[in-house]
Amino acid sequence: MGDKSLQKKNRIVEAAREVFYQNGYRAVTMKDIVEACGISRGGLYLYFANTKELFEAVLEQENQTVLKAPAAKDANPGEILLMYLDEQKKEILKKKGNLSIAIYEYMFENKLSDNDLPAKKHFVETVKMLEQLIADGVAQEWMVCESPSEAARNIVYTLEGLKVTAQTIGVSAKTVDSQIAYIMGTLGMVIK
Amino acid sequence: MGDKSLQKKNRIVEAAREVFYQNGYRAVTMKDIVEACGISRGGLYLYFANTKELFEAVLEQENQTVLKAPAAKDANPGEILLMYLDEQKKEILKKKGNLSIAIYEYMFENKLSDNDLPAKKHFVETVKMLEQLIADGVAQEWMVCESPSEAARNIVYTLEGLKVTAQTIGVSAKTVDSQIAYIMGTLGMVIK
Amino acid sequence: MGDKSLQKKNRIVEAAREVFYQNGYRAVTMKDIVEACGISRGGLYLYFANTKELFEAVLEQENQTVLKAPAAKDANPGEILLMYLDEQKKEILKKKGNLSIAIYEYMFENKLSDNDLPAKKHFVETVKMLEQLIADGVAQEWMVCESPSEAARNIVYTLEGLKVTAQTIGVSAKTVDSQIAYIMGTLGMVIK
Amino acid sequence: MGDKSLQKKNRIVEAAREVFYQNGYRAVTMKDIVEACGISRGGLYLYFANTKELFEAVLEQENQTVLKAPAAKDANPGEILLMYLDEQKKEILKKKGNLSIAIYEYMFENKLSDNDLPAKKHFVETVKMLEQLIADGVAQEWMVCESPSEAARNIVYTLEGLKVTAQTIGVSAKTVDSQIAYIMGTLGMVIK
DNA sequence: CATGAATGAGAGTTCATTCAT
DNA sequence: GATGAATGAACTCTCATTCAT
Repeated sequence: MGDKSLQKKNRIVEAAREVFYQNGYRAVTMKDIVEACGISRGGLYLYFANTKELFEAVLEQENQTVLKAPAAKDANPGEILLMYLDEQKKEILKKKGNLSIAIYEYMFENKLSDNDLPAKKHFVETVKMLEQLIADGVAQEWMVCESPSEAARNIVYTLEGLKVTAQTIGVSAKTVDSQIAYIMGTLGMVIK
Repeated sequence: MGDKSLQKKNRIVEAAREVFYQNGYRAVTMKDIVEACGISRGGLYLYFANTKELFEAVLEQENQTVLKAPAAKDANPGEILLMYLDEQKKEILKKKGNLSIAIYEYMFENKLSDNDLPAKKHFVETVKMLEQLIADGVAQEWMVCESPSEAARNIVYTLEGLKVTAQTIGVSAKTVDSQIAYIMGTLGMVIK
Repeated sequence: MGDKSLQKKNRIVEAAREVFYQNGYRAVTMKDIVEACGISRGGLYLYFANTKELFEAVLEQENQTVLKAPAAKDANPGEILLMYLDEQKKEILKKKGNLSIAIYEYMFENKLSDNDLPAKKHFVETVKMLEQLIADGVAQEWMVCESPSEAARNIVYTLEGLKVTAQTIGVSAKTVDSQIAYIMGTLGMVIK
Repeated sequence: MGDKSLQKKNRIVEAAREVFYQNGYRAVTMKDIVEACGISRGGLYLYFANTKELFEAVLEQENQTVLKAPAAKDANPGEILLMYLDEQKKEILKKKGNLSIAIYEYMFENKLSDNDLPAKKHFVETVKMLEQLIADGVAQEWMVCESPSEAARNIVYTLEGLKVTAQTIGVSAKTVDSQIAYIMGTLGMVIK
């Protein structure tokens, strides 16, 4: 695939992401995408055979941006955790809508077939990262936690819950802040 | 609507629930329901005009079963909380699939229009119930918690996260147990 | 068919007429009629098998009222003609809509099959009646007309044209009056 | 829309006209049209969204042919009028059926919504044209008429009546001829 | 007789997908 | 490669008609 082709593919994915943001996964049709990116009907099929492939391309692009672990060398684990949670806060409150529901729809639909879902990997990696962070925090006596593994999972589940709730019944910035403070509190830390 | 009519309606909702369980909300067509309950095409429309109405009927029936608050008079708040979480565990691990994703799809689709979503009420009531429980637990010195309100919300978000994760990348019974233990732990309680 | 049956049938026809007035012939469904007369679905079928039969019943009832020839014994032909035209004026301007379009739809649909349309008879009789009237008027020297037969037809066609126009692009009372005056004028009469 | 597209659209309208001729307006379904032009179900929707749009396209095409005013420079008003009436005679007697009933159905159905019906314009223009013709005829002493305006309207109503009657109970060529002669007679002219 | 639930045929409409240009 | 017209499968919804009660 040439450079120009790649550019075009990227433009399609860009437009598609918008559409998935607005409408979730299942409600999106190839027609929607075609209209959103001003490409020809047949043209789209040259690059993507169906909305599944398109959504996977969107997810891939997404992960490249999102997965950047919080890295500030001179920060202590507590500060890094807080930075991560603040990043997640933005994700949760994104006005345009985040992809949560769409991802759930996608995963629900492809539950049976794919066993090694990238989402699973993403989940596991996030848990591992947080667990390490908490373990470090405990070791350096910034945090108090008997089970860093469970605490890490709990954070991820809470964030998932927040994301989904934000997309459905809504969540205020204040609520997210309180939850972040609560999470920090359970780890024995206080936000100044 | 006569008694028999009501019975039929119930039978339809029963069949519809199965279909929503299997396929979520958005992917379900009236045709699916028709086939699932062995009724005629037109017959279904006699009772429900579209999948939205059908899904709402399913939710209503669901709420009647689910909303039964945990009530054991001689149990202390900690025990009641544990009972509630065990109930939720069953919900999370339901083999047939629970309605979480379907509900999210439904809410996502109807986000703008309905302001007084029953789901919102359900959310608020659950939080209130848990908050009361925790406040009682603290007052009776069974629990330790500085902010019962945030703790209650945190539980709800965690459970939401678990439900959704269960329906997508999967969650083991052990994981749920650990999370329950963790939650109890953050409230200063230990499961024997 | 008992007396009660007949009453019911009449009530149905009454309701049906309203429906045909509002919607013409072709757009009317059995369901419309059922809803309009608050009878049961099956009940309607006991009396009428389809909208055609219903419409014919309406027409029959209509003809009984409408066909009453203008009869005022001590009036001269010119006065009788004017009375007839005034009667037709009411028909043309009926606010609720008259049956013209419905009748055309009905006749158009049943053009091929029925050869001895009651409408044809009605048309012929009306022409005959007017022709006689004009012939009398000429004989008694109230009117001037070389061809009473053509004049009679012309009146009927004009009235048909007015009825149809009234139901589509609309016709004012003034226009109808002018046309009546014009018709009388062509017969050498002047409306005082 | 390309040239080819336009050609296809025209072919559809052509086929649709046949269908409307045969069946009127209300009885026609998109399926009928699809079958009549050997196009695919979805293909038709590429060009027309419903029978209303289709019918309007037919009318438009029709008007382009029909509206050609009778123009013979060296003819006197009486001759021109006669030419016009002869043209109308053809329209009235068209064996395939003319569109009268269909137009009435269409107008009846869209009575309330559209205020500036093209049909109204057509009506007004025709009246104006005839009125001018008669006024000229009177001025040049070919005709005798006290109220050209009413005479013009009368002609239009009579022709409408004839068209409709032709489509329902039927009208013979002789009848149309007689009516034309009668109309000319009322204007003081005699057909040789 | 009367009811109205139930059926199924058929109309309207949308889209994924193909293919000639 | 790129286009967009064309196809047909699939879905929604409405009604005429029947039939058990």
